[in-house]
Amino acid sequence: MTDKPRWFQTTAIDYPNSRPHIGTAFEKLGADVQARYRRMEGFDVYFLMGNDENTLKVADRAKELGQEPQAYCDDMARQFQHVWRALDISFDTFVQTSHERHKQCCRKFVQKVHDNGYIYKGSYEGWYCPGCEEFKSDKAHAEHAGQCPAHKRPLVRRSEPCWYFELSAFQDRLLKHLKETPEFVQPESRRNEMIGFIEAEGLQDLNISRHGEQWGIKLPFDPEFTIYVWFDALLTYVTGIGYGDDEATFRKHWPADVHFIGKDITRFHTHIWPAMLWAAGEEAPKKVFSHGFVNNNGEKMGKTLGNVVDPLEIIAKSSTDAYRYYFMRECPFPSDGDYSGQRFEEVYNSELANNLGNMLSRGLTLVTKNYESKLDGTANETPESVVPNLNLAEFVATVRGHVEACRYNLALQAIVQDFLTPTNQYLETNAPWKLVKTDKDAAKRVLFNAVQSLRIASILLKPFIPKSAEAIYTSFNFPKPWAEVEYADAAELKAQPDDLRVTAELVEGKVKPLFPRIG
RNA sequence: CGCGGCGUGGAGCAGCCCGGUCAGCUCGCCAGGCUCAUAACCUGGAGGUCGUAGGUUCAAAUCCUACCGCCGCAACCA
Repeated sequence: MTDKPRWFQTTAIDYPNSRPHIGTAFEKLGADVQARYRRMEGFDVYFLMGNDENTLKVADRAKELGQEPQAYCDDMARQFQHVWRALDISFDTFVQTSHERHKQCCRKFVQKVHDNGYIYKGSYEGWYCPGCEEFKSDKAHAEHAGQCPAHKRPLVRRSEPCWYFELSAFQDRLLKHLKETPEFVQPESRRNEMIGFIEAEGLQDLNISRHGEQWGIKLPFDPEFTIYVWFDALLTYVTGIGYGDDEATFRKHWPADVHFIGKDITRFHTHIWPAMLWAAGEEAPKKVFSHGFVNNNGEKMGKTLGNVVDPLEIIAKSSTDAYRYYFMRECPFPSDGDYSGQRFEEVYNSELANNLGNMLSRGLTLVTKNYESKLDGTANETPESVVPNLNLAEFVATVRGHVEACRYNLALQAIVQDFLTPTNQYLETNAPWKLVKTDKDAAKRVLFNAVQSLRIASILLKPFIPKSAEAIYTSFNFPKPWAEVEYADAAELKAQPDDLRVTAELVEGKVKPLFPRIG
């Protein structure tokens, strides 16, 4: 077990101000496909998710609902995890930043950075609204003629003590790292953006303290202050694997292989986060993958626009795998995508129902009706390829490359267009339903070959639609246990020791559609 | 001159980095075939001056320049 390569990945942790929507779910899904793929490929995967609870908004929201902040957070954490489980997100741990363990580890980290000399006391000066009891940005001051937009009262210039993280000290090292480590920020366009930002504006020291808050984590060296929520949120990635209280586990997993995040928080993860780690004497993560956003019918989605879509609604009308397939197939993970109910139906019906699902029905029915579910004499026979001009090993390598680069839409496109559709053509050309009347052995051979396509497709689709892929694979007596299949198994056509037979359960002799058409 | 993305047949997209084999894919539409299958599948067809104008080149959707149009971010709605 110890010789397995390890794979530690995270998603961004969410503010639990409101329930998850299809945008937040998009990230978890993309991350989950990667985690499932890595597990198949023999990695010792650890997949961390969590909620970011030490923000004032959370405390405010709890107060609105008349709840204790902690009770509110715990309840939201339950709800989030409920949605993630409904989507078959295979996370290994779920961190809540309001929990004591995180707080303790967090304090140790901050103390370490302080001990290393990268945190200093200074003062923050800005425009302050006595009504809001908070600082407003210079921009807000300029745009509202020096008044608070909420209270319509003049903002006052105010200065107060605070603690700074010396981000500027890492500017040169960071720029060098960004330039010399192309894989550190993906996709490429984001990396260029991050390099450009430093070159144009440089890095300013960061105020990491907040004064006079009750909710949040206190600075260990100055309990008057709480830690700025971003500083504490990023630490989830290390406190969740034992930083500060379980050295062995931490050393096993860190540095992270990849952080999956939204494009809007790329700077936090590629400027501030590596600097924080270096300041504490730790390594930077190996990769930060910045994914795109999901629109709703071409429009930006947001709470204030009132057009957020709940993943559970979509699942209720279709299925978990249909949901997973749509977003991974239709929305390019590195860039933006779009959700619409109509498009969802189109993709589902044409690719899952008519193509993949229907192919399974055809295969099962033909074998069941004509050969009583068993293809005698096929044991130890090597199947032939049903797709002309396709080098199977190369094809699988291509799909693998797409999955590893998180180009999930292209991986699925290749599976459908270059593999499933040609398999349908093969069936049409060889018409085993006709052939069986004149040459039963020849027809058997055709079916034996065609069924292999289902085996291969199910393996390649396992990270994307785990339940359905399993249902396809286990419809036949393929020798290798489902839990052990890997992509390499899809790359070759092999003989099996027993005659091929149907093991799927039939209802009154009929095949139950895997993906019933919708709409 | 803030930053970034995009503009390809009716709709949605791929291709552009590494110019030619590119005008491709899905949906929709029309005609035909088949009937094993979830009214599914297969074949053929109509439909595009690849935003506009220049330039480089033997050759440009693909490289360069300018312009037009749309959209994000810049304001803690992932």
